[in-house]
Amino acid sequence: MVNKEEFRRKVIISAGQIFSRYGFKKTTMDEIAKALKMGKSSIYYYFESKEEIFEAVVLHEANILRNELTTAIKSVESPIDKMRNYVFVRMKSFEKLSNYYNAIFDKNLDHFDFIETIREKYDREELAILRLILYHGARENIFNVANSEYTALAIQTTLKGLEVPLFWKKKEVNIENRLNAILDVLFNGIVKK
Amino acid sequence: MVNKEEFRRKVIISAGQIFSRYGFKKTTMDEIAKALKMGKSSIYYYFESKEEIFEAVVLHEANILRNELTTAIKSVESPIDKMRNYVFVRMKSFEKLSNYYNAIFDKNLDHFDFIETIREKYDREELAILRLILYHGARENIFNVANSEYTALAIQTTLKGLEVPLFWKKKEVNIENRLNAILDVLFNGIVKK
DNA sequence: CGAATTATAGACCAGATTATTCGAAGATTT
DNA sequence: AAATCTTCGAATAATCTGGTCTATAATTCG
Repeated sequence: MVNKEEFRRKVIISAGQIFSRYGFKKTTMDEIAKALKMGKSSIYYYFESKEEIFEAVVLHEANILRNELTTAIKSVESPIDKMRNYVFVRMKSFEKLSNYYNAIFDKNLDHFDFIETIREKYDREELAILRLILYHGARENIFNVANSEYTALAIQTTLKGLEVPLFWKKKEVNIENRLNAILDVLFNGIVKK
Repeated sequence: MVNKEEFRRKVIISAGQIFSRYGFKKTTMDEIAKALKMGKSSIYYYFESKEEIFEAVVLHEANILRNELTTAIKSVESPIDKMRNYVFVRMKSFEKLSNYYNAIFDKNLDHFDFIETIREKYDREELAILRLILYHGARENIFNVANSEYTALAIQTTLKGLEVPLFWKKKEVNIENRLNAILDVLFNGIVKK
């Protein structure tokens, strides 16, 4: 292998697919190795443990999400569309990611501190983005926001509420519809009449 | 429990969801039990073994598929639509079922004779349905079929060819598009000009 | 009621699975 | 050809898991 980093990337991509499908516990090192057409033990030359791979995967996925979100809000002009895009992309991605979480809550596995770290960092980033969208909306006289910080927090709380049914993975939840309803309420309470 | 059969049904439904998600091997008795909010050992009061549950699930799912298929072709009049509906429902269902198969090919597990039995019976049924659609199409002067038996076989072979990528579970396959292409070829080679 | 039965679940077990280690041996570089 | 990098098969210790057994709760029924 010319480049060690390059190979790590391959492992992360490949393992990521398997983790997202089966979760942490049900994914075996053998499967990851087979997917890479390698001997199981070879992987330990690049990663310390299964957990380290998982950590790298989650980190990687979080970065992808961040990129998707910024692209989504850059792709449109109006604050309303920005907000709508942001919320939609966020929830769609989360649906994909929910397997990882599901994986973590699997049993004991409390010792995944890094997840909490990522989560906190991500929460702060999200708040900043939401505030920015709100701020610009207010600037352009489209939103009517008294305090962008608290409003952003309120929106974030709502989105987290929507995540819950994804955790418990009840297939019947129609996220799309609920999202639209929430956006509707949000805008009609926020848009200047 | 008032009715033993009733409870077996519940197990089949619940276990079916888990099997279809994780496959035979990755699904544990504990999970099935938890999903039913029961102790693992209680399930053995109703089923001999994990395999017996799996067998019941596959059987149950096969029946559902049969029903969906007959409904799908009854819901439309023209032979072309019947054929199109049949093919679509079949492939869509198969996508869902592919996990079961995937489960079986997992490793050794050759001893699932009953799968082969179901498969053979199902193949015969499918051929009969295809022949009927073709026959009626020819009757109504919409299809131009020399020998409905061989034509039905040809169609069945094509559909099986489409199943293969589902087995190897390459997410990128766009079954929908390939199906449309195949149907297009099929009809334009079959419909009277 | 109370004996017979139907259900349920916890403790347990033997065998299978699995993450991880280690040393030996291919490759590749120097 | 020595030194280093990379791969892997075999071995292992810990954990998991399908299945059993027994005690006991719930229900039926005489």
